[in-house]
Amino acid sequence: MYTKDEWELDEAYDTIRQMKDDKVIVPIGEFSKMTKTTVKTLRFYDESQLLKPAYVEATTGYRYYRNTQLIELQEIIAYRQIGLSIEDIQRIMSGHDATGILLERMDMVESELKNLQDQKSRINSLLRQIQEEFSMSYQVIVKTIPAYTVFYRTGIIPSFQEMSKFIIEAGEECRNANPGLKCIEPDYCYVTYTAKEFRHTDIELEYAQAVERRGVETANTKFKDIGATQAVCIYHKGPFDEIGKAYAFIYQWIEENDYEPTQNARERYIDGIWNKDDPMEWLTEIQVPVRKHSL
Amino acid sequence: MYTKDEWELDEAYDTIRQMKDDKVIVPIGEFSKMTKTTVKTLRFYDESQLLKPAYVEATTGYRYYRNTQLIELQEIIAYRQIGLSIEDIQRIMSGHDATGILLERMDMVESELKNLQDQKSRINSLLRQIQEEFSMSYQVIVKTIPAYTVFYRTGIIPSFQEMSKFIIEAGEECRNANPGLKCIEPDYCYVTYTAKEFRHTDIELEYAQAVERRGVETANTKFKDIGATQAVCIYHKGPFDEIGKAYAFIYQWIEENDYEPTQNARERYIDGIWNKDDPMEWLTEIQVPVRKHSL
DNA sequence: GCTTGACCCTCCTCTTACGGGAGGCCGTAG
DNA sequence: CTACGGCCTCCCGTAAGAGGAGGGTCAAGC
Repeated sequence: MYTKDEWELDEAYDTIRQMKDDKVIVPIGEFSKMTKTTVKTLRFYDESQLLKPAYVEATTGYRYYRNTQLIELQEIIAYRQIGLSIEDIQRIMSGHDATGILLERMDMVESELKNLQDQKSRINSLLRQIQEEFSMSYQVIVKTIPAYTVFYRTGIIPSFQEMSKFIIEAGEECRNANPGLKCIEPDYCYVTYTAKEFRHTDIELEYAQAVERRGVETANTKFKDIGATQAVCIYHKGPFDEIGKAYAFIYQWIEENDYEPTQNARERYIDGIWNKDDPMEWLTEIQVPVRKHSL
Repeated sequence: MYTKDEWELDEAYDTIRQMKDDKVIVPIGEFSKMTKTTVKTLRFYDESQLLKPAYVEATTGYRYYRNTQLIELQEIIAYRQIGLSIEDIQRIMSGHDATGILLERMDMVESELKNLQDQKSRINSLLRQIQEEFSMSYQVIVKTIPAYTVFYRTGIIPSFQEMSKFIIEAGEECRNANPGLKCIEPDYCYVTYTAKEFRHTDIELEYAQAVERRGVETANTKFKDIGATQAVCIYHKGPFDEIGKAYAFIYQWIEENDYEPTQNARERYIDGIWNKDDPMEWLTEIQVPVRKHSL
């Protein structure tokens, strides 16, 4: 008889394994050692209908595997090592064409690779930021901004003080022409500066607010559709005239992390003079529509 | 009063939000839209003690958030986007130094990158294999082979036919010198060809079998320790004289996938003349110890 | 005051590919 | 007689939420 772990090399080749059904089969533990697979995994593959033992003893439930199943298991492990799911492997093993599944997996791998490379450069940015005692004053995220229909007003204002007037007038004008027109996502409204260069006087800007649908245009307010886009976003907390720092920061970040601005930056005013007295409490979001460099 | 989704821009800045505790707060849905985060996620962060709403109404359980919490949430999202776990983010948010955690994450990213690049080249190998109608006769996996103590015998045999004699003699010799010495992992024994080139006659080989501990050496059998190693493994099914195909395949695969052999290949005989009559049924595993090119 | 519909709540289950452990059966060795 | 090793099944846990059931709440329209 076969005595486990016992030295019986001389008989090794004829009695080393029990014979059942005239085939050589081994219990689960030994099979697991032969392939460096855990017993848990083998039981899981059994349960998943992926690799059934060649023989299961009815009374004890013991699983026994045949040598030829090593090849099957090898195939399964090979597919697992390239990241295929159990379900995909099942499909392949039951005759489904592997090419499509492999190509699909390839796409996934490529996108995960891009994602990780993105993470890598972002971590580096953060680490630099900490070292430079920037004290992590800005946290950058990338959001997808959905497509909207907006009404907008463009114009030139003499100074930043005139901005709220500019915005409120636009709202009134559009509302008068379109009674009952509803905004969607109450707070998706923003301002962009359309001039080539930054100025403190005679500021050329566009104010836009997302609405439910197009309506009647007026002298100053028009409608347009803006497409969905990825945008790099940060919050700036503090007085408005320090916002230049935030812009400097975000454009540097964009360059460091292989993005590329595709449109003008948008400013969204969360807290400001209208609800907070202390300028240190003012809160502004800057969104820069971007696309990732394809490399 | 604040009428949701309704057009009230003229009053927007003083009554657009309910006031509680003299601060501007918004319910969860609106907060989620402002940051393009799902409500589910916000509730999960609440439960995880990561971002508690500024105010929870006791009677209804409704969550309300303050504008300033946008910054906190932004920070959380930024960390999530670089792949930090909730637990790590908690640590950072409660004052723990971020540098160590970021460096740790960087290591993970690097190793995941390597892993994915490995998968990528393996998928390419498989796809080529399918196209060339190789019909996927070989599946390659990479295993870690643990360290073992082995007894071994080296020698030269006139032909492959003599191999089993060579092996059995070695076993007997060693057993006689070391009665009671136990094998570990019953089947970890292998043969390598130590000659520089492949030959059909006068084959220079080494036979090794893993044992529990060292013992008394004899004229032909010695002991040594072999270290743990990664090995690229395939199974060859069929007669022994076709095994050259398998070698050709595995060494090509190793090169394609940026690995590098570090030792001689090992052959393990699973099924052979001793238990199967039909040579088509013979089964041999080839293991090539390798290391991954560091690039 | 009633209804409607949007919004919010909690609680439960599901996801992947196993790993850990409890509790128990069986056969053998000392 | 017990101890041990190997095997079994069943149950729970993982990360970060997603999906849904069932039910309360809020503001607007009538």
